Amino acid sequence: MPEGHSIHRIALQFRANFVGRRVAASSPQGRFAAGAAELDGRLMLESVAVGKQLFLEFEGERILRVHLGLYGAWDFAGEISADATIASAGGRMGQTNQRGTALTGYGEEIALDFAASMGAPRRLRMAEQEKEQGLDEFPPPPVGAVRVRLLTDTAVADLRGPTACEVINPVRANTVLGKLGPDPLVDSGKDAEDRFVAAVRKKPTPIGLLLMDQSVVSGIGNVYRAELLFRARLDPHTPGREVPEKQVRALWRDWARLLEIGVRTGQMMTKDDLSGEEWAAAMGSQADRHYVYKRHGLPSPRGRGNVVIEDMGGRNLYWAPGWQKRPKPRTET
DNA sequence: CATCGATGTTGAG
DNA sequence: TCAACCTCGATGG
Repeated sequence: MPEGHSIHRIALQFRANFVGRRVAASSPQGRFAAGAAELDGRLMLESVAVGKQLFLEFEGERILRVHLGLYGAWDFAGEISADATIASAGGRMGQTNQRGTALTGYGEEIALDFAASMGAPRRLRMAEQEKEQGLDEFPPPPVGAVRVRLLTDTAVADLRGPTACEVINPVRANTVLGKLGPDPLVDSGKDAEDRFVAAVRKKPTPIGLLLMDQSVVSGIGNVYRAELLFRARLDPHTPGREVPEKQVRALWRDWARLLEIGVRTGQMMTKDDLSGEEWAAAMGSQADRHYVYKRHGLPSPRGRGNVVIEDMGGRNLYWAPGWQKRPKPRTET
């Protein structure tokens, strides 16, 4: 679930259903009681995702910073906007592209053409079923270890299992933001691309590690890493400084493209050579959405041998050695 | 029902 | 380099 696209979708959900409303905050689990008390009763002013981090800004200069980590999750219930409405919230609010002293909105409008049911969390589907059966109550009792519950008159959001969950002030928020590499949906434009290019091209670190480094670029995880490198025909072990600039720029633009698709559809769809029918099937089945991720032992989709799995920096790396190549060294300027 | 592994990060050693 | 975090779907018995 949580690579950058998921967090952007969560931010849009909060924007559609929580921003501008007064929020009751609690910690049913108890581990965040103090933080919840600090937020309780305040208006939510803004909801922004940068990479895998979510920032919910409340009145009184209090910002809830959440990182889901490996298995954290937000579950929404009550009167919750469907996907199309979430997306429109992103476009309506988008005015600036700066990541400066204030948390600002989305600079690009997300298209509205996806099915409302696509990618809905399992709990949300269950809640909808209960509603159809007339078994729903609001707010629903918290289930399991809910670190934070945010509640408006009509909507509720429960947070479970986050790596990070803290109330911070704007100064601290800027410190955190300053350590994050560019996010194509926040820092659009040539400056962001140039920052990414500079960060990659000065390092001897393998490109497969640089793409996962959140100070180099925000939001890429293990799935998008593997798929981006396959799409670029690039050997993950290639040192950043040996990747031709043109190819680094192409990586940035491809990440922007995949991220936009991910936010729009709720799925990490990383294939782009599918027919309409194939695409629909892949979206629905959860299988065959990727070229190489978790496809070790299978033939490379482009031929030239099989997909392999290996360890890179303590994570599973999937790639197709016959297809993905290390660029020939060139005389540098 | 028990166990494993995961789309992630931090911090100890 | 590795355990911990603390959740849950997938897998096996």
